[in-house]
Formats: sequence, C-alpha cells, structure tokens
Amino acid sequence: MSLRHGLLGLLAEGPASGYDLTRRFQEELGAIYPAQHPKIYAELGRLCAEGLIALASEGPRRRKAYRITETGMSEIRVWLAEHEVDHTVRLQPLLRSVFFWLMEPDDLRRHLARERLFYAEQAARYEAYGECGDTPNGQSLRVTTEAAVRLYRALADWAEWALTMPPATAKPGD
Amino acid sequence: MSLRHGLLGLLAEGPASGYDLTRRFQEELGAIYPAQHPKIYAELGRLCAEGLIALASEGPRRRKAYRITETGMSEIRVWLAEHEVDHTVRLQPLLRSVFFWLMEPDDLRRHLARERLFYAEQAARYEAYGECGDTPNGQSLRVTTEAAVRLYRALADWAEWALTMPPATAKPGD
DNA sequence: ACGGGCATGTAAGCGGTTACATGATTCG
DNA sequence: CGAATCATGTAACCGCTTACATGCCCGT
Repeated sequence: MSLRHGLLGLLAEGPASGYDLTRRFQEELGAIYPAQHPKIYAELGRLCAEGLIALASEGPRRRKAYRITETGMSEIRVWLAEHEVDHTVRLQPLLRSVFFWLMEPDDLRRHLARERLFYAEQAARYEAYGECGDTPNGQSLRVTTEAAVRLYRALADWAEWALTMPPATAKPGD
Repeated sequence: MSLRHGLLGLLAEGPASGYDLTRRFQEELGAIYPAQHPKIYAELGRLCAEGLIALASEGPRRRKAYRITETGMSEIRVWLAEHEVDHTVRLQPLLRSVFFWLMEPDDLRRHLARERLFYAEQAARYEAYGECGDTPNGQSLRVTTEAAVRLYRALADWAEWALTMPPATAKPGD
C-alpha cells in the first residue's frame, strides 16, 4: 500500500484536492507510479477517517481540499525512515523480450523500433521537465525526474542495441 | 493478463511443470516479472481447460508436465505480434524519491547507499548470467538479461548521483 | 442554453500475494 | 526414520482498473 503514503507525501507539500492529486499522479508521476481517481478518492476518505489528513477547505464544484495532520506527517516520516523498500519490478515489455525468438524478424524489428521511440519520448518528456523550483520538494522532484530520464534512456538504448542483434528466429532449419 | 502469455511463451521452449515454471519466474525472471506459484498453477489449469496447453506427462511426486498445443502457439504468436504493449511502470523506490525532502539527511544518505548497493547487486547478478546457450530462446533470454543489466545499472548510477546532490531538507529555517 | 472541463464518487471485476494445507520422494 | 526438497493445490484478502454515474460551474 504505497499509494496511501504517496498521497500523504504529496499533501505534505500543501493542501490539495483529490482532483489535484489525480492530475499529479497521472501527468507528473504517470510514468513511474500511475494511479487512478477511484483509488485516490477512496484512500483520501480512509486517511481522513483515520485522522492522518483533514478537510482543509471546500471550494466551488464541491471541491474538497485536504491538508496533512501532525499524525499524518509523523506517519509518512516513519514510513520513509523505517518501512522496507519494495523493489518489485514488473515490466511487460521485458517479459515479451523473452519470447522474441517466437516473432517474425520483420515484426520484431518493427516492435523494437516502436519501443525505442516510445522510451526516447518518455525520456525527452522528463528531460524537458527542467527546473522544479528551488523549494525542497521541487529539488526532490528533480531527483525523481532524473531517475525517470535515466530509466527510459536505458530502455531506449537497449531497444536500439537489440535492433543491431542478429534476430534469433525460431526453427531456422526445422 | 501477461502471466498467461508468459507461461505460454515459456512452454513454447518445451514441456515443463508448474514447479519448473515457478522457479523460472522466481529466479530467472524475478527481477523483471515475478510470479508466485498459486497464480501459476491456477493459470495452468485454465490454459489446459481452454486447450492452449495439454498434459505432456506425469512424473514422480505427482509432477504434471504441460506442453503447448498448436492453438497455444498461435495464441502466443498473435499476442506478440498484435496485442498492444503495456508500458506501465510502477516503482516504489522512485515514488519514495519524491519525498526525499521529508527525510533526515543522514537517513537519506543511508537509504541511497543501500539502494545503490541493491541495484548494483542486481545488475551484477544478471551480468553474471552470461551465455544462455545458442538456441533461439537462449539468445532472446540474453537480450532480456541485457535489458535487466542496463535497467539496474541505470538505477545504481542514479542512486550514486543522488548521493552527490546537496540534500534538500525540509524546513531549513522554519 | 449548452458544452466542456472541473470534481467526486460507486460497483464489479481482475490480477496478484499471503497464508494455509498437504502429499510424494529422495537422501543421509 | 526423519529432514529436506519436490510438487500441487485452496482460500482469503488486497490493491488497482474499468465502467458507470452524477453534480457543478464557467465561458461562449
């Protein structure tokens, strides 16, 4: 349950609504940790009930902004300092690569070219993110986007490298 | 539902049991696409019922080896060629990095040092994988491990780089 | 007045994990 | 004969997605 602490962390920057948080999780964090609005609203409700966040203000269009409480702040701090990191990685594109030998060489080339492009675009997107301000949270976000850039560049380079490999087709003679 | 096609793809290499496949998904693919035995046995049952795989042999300790059928082969080929790639990435360590500014500088340094080590170990593990034979599927696995190496090296380098950054502490004066 | 974006929710279902449970065989 | 490992399963739960549904406000 990382989303819970993700929301808490974002609210540590300042009050925000479910809508705001949804946008951040889609656009800013979409490429490293996506989340959809139903999960977010549900979790906000739970966090509020448990007193980790509280209603900060109500705006037009029944907008509800939440702020983090003292309890919430200590909760996120404890999580960051003490809770074990979940290193789970699950990348469908890499699972697919195990089966490249089952693909037609032409299909594989097309596939890798498209993958390369996609990853390069993602890398560029985060590279363009540029400065995030000189606030503490802005500087941390800068570190995060750097990770995203390096990650997607690594995948783009890999796809490019894979294109240079002799295609390992199934049944060359069989 | 990628696991389904993951199993199909591995069975395309030759007959295997749920136990065999579980081991491959834990050890060989654990760092890019982990899967646990309950899911695997359940999925094998379903695949068998649908005729995409079939019982190949029964061994000692009630071992049941499955083989892929013609239907299954065409299913995995269609999936690889036509089904859209799921590019979802969800990395808790990168979500955490958004909140580095909430951590004590000392805790952060320790955290990054441990992360760096972890990723370097993973990279080394896959680097050591070395040759996977000259069979078509072995060559593809080589391409996959190359991706894993590049991915984990990128993360290790990132953690090392992050250690050189001035820690963006919260509330410098507040 | 109405269309589009802001804003919040509910419900069903899926994919995956964890814990529990058990049987069979080999090796020392 | 006991421990370790091979081997297969079930049940409960969790986190997340998708589809569905609705209300409100602003600009044209």
